[in-house]
Amino acid sequence: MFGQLTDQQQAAARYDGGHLLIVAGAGTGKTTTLAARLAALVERGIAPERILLLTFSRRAAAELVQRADALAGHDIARRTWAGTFHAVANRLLRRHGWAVGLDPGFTILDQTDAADLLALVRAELHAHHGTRTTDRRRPKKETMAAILSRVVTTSTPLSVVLRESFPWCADDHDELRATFEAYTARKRSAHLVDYDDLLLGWSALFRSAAAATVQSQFDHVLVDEYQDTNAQQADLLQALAAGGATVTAVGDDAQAIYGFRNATQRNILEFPDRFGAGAVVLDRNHRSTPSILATANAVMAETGKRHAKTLWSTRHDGPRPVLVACTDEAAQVTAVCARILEAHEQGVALRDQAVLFRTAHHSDLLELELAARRIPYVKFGGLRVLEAAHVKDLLCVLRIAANPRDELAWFRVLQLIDGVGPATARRLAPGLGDDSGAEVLAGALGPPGDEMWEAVAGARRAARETGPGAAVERARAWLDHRVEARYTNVAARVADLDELTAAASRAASLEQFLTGLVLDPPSATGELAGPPHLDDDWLTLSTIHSAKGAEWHSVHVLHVTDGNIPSDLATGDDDAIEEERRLLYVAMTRARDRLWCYVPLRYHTGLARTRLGDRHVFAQRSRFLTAAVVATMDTTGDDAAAAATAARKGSGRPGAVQPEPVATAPLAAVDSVVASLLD
DNA sequence: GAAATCATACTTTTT
DNA sequence: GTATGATTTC
Repeated sequence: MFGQLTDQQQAAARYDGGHLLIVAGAGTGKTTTLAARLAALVERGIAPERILLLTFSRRAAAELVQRADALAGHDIARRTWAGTFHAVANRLLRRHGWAVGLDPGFTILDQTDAADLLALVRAELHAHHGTRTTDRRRPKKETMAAILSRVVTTSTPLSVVLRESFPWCADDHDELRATFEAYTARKRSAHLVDYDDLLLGWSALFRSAAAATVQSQFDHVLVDEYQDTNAQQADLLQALAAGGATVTAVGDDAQAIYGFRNATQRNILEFPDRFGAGAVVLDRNHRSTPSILATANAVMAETGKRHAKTLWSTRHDGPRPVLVACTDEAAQVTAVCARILEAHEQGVALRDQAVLFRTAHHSDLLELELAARRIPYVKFGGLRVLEAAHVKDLLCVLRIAANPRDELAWFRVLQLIDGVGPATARRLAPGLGDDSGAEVLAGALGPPGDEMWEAVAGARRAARETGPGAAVERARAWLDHRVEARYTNVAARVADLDELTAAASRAASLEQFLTGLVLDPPSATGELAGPPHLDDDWLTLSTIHSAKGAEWHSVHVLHVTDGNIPSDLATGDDDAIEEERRLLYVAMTRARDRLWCYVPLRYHTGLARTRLGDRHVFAQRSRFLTAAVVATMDTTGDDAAAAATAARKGSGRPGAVQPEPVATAPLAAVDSVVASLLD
């Protein structure tokens, strides 16, 4: 079983001395090692049911258990508990929710749902107290959601969070506290659970009647991507360890890129002390050529606190990474396409090439060009299908069918009726949770209310009697013409709804369909529709975040300029800047043989389709591409850009041209813990 | 008083 | 292409 593994990897896979931290640098065979360890545990006689594997995505979990299954059999893939922290919490709470006072039929709120509900309860507070809402600007609902999430996931009092992270909202302290309290109460009464609640609920299980079952359920817990977990998740692991589980954490502090989600590197830095764990370091990189590693290492060389390790390659050397200067984005697109086609002709399949970027819209122009040239591609990250208005409309009808007490869904769906706005919807929504809702609706709204009640009640029946596909059909019989009347671009929207309908028909139940969408949303274009042409060859476009864990023969990184990497929205403090540096490191270490970094010297701001799109901005090379880094690369570019780059040489900081500024407990007990943080 | 309509601004990364 | 705010309409 271990024949393929290096000594380092074997040591990690076979380790039997208690808790273990595996510090696995990029490309050091982390997945192979983790799969081997899982297989080794089973061979040693641990029942797969007593192993919990926590990963960053459902895809990663599936790949790991399948590889372990191939090594050791015993039906590992089916029997092991595997999934994200949130998915496992969901599974446990569906089973044991009653033990913490949670109806297992709860509905999960995604981030935008949570923000919407916060806005709703804040509006109610104002309506109730008659306060004016126009006297000054208030925190946006997304900001409120971010503040509350920070309070909860870091166990930090509201006042401290405001002072340290949201100082411009300090004046809103009292209103925020009241809003958060109302929000929590509302979630509970409507059987709603947000992402943080899933983890809070799981930890509450440890202090409930189900504690004995839940806490000692596992002999081993394996955690992947540990550098991207938050304090709450570390606490959960500690509780599992207290229940007798041995914890193996795998991660790389150099690849921590989810600080914005309150992940903390302290988890991985402090793991050995906190768990009394042994440590194994994997620093032999089997993925990238020495030249590529030299550049990536140079990027990381100037950073501070971390687990000391410098990756070294086991491979023969290849071409040095190339820094490509381009006059503008159009030139960047041309250059990328040319190189991709050239590599393709030399035998590198499109599937083995990727284009990576900081933000989803960085690939807009490239996508147009790829379409024009008929180069097939799949794009990962930045996808908002679930946030489109018409999709939310349908999902909210279905949510009511699954959980009639889901007030937020009622609030949205009610406003689809002509003549019903926020005020009426807010007034009616709380009274529609049980069978008396039929009269309430008919009384207030007449025949349109009747129709609506019939639609959701019919969908509920259809879900129970026939299945989720039938429920969607019933919902759409009521919804479709409303969507057509309300929105532009009807054909595309109806096509989205058709994809959802097809996906629902494949689901086991309505509840599982909705839960799956929230916990594991489609991550690539067209993923909802299923994998249509598996034998086809296609290029991968991806945000760097979504490229975590993947690798390709050739990697192209777009927009390696200041303002983009690092993003000018993330330059708040040193920690944020360092996270951007690691992001570039992650992008570079995805490459096996060829790496190109593009620096368009001029780019457009705003969306191409707005008037603002004509404004262009001069960029400078990313601050992470220091002289020491560039010294490890070859440089090239189109003539004008190369000349501009040459002119900058020796002028100190890259970009002597002055840039224009870039434009612009039982759950109740847990709730009381949260409440105590709302100081 | 509430809803519809028009005008304006903003748009990181994701469980 | 969506969210918010001000203005007009019911």
